[in-house]
Amino acid sequence: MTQYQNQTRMLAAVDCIIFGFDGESLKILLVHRGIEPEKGKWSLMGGFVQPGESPDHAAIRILKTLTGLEGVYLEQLYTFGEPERDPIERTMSIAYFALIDIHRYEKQLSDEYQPEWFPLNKIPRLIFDHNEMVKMARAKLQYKAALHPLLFELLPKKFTLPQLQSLYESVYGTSFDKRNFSRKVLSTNLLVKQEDKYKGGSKKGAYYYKLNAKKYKANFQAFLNIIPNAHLL
Amino acid sequence: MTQYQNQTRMLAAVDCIIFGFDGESLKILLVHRGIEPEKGKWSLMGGFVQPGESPDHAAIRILKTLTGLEGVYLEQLYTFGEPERDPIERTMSIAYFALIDIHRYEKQLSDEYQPEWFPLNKIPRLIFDHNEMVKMARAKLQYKAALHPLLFELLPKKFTLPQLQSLYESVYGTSFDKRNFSRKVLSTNLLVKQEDKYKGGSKKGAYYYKLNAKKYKANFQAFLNIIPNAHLL
DNA sequence: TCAAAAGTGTTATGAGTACACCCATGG
DNA sequence: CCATGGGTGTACTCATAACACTTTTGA
Repeated sequence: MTQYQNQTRMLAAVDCIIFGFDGESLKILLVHRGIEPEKGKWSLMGGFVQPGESPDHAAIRILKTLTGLEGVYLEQLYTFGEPERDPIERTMSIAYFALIDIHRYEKQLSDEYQPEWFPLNKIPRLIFDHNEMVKMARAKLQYKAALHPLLFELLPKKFTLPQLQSLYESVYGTSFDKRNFSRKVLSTNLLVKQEDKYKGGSKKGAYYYKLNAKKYKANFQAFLNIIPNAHLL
Repeated sequence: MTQYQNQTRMLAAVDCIIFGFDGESLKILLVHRGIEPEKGKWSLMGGFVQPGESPDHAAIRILKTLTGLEGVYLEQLYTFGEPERDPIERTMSIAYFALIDIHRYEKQLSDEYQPEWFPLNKIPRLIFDHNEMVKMARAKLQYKAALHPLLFELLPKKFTLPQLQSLYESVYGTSFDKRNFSRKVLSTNLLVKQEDKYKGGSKKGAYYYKLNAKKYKANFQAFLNIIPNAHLL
């Protein structure tokens, strides 16, 4: 026996919701779709899963193609499989979300797709069910970042507390008390204060911090409570 | 254009991790696989996604076939797509986990598969990557039940606080202080005390409770904190 | 009357939250 | 010297967690 009989084969695609933070707002990276149908319309970056390739590998490959980045945070989000979601042919899409340091992103790599960053409140109409994917990715990011130290993946290796707070405020669309915020963040002992300061944001300058990589990996599963009133989300 | 060219089509399956609680321990329902390869070996209940059917619908259909139950709690868990996971032919499996009231389960429906309930610490060797699926389902159940009022789905409509506590203790493999447990559970206002008692567990009898269905639906997203020290999980 | 499970209250500790002033510096 | 953003401490409230005795009733 070499095959299962009388079953339907279908395509498997991967689509990536790529988050970045530029210091102002949380953004996602969209591309112009390269193939028909809907060629040229705004779309998530995606591609078909290849023979011999797992969905995880496909997501890593696609991310590398578009951004030039490897080793970034990548997590399977959800599999979208409505029969008519792609009008051409039945296609399952396994959606992944990625968190990248936007400053490491290499625009020149991906001229083919004319990618652009869009703030989350200005996402255009996307093809197929991609808007739904974005919505779900955002909800999951909010959910997960309230419990785990996830958002560091969006920042450079050295960052300041005001930058970190501004990132959390972007993700949750509110503002936090900076005294409580810094106390909570520092109480995790995940951050190591550096000697030098970032002077771009103010005259006084703000101390840089780095992640304590060991504790970060060990404590990733630990529940945090950075977000006040997370139960009201 | 009616097809995408030069791409690999593959099979899409759904596998269900079905949890039940019999008052003693948390169990999952396994079947004897009905087709080659590995026919007769222990397996999760599953099947191929049919044309015109979404993965969600496939999961609902499969669950109905095996248990006779409809309207049960069902959630997409993860998509497993390693190229060699099924030796016969490339198959993506979209895993779902289900929570059912084990007493509503109708054994006679499913003689074909000779299903059996296995406690989680006695899961046999399963086909393909199904052991990994079970492990992930269990972790997700623990994770999610610490934050959301999920485990009620495993109990009958009327249940007692000792039953509920025993369920939580099974899921987390520890014991809780019953005073703190009942205070926390009741403080959610999700439970409505009934007039009658369940006399099976003791001479004194324990009051039945029912879920307040409205609040349950409205508050499902609300974070609970039933599990002491959930951050240490 | 006794064994076995159900039910209930208090206290101490720690976490969360609200809130306001001083500091450093470049212009 | 002053405007701007960075950095810090305190007090109150509430949730958590530890802990033990009384109640009920069938056998």
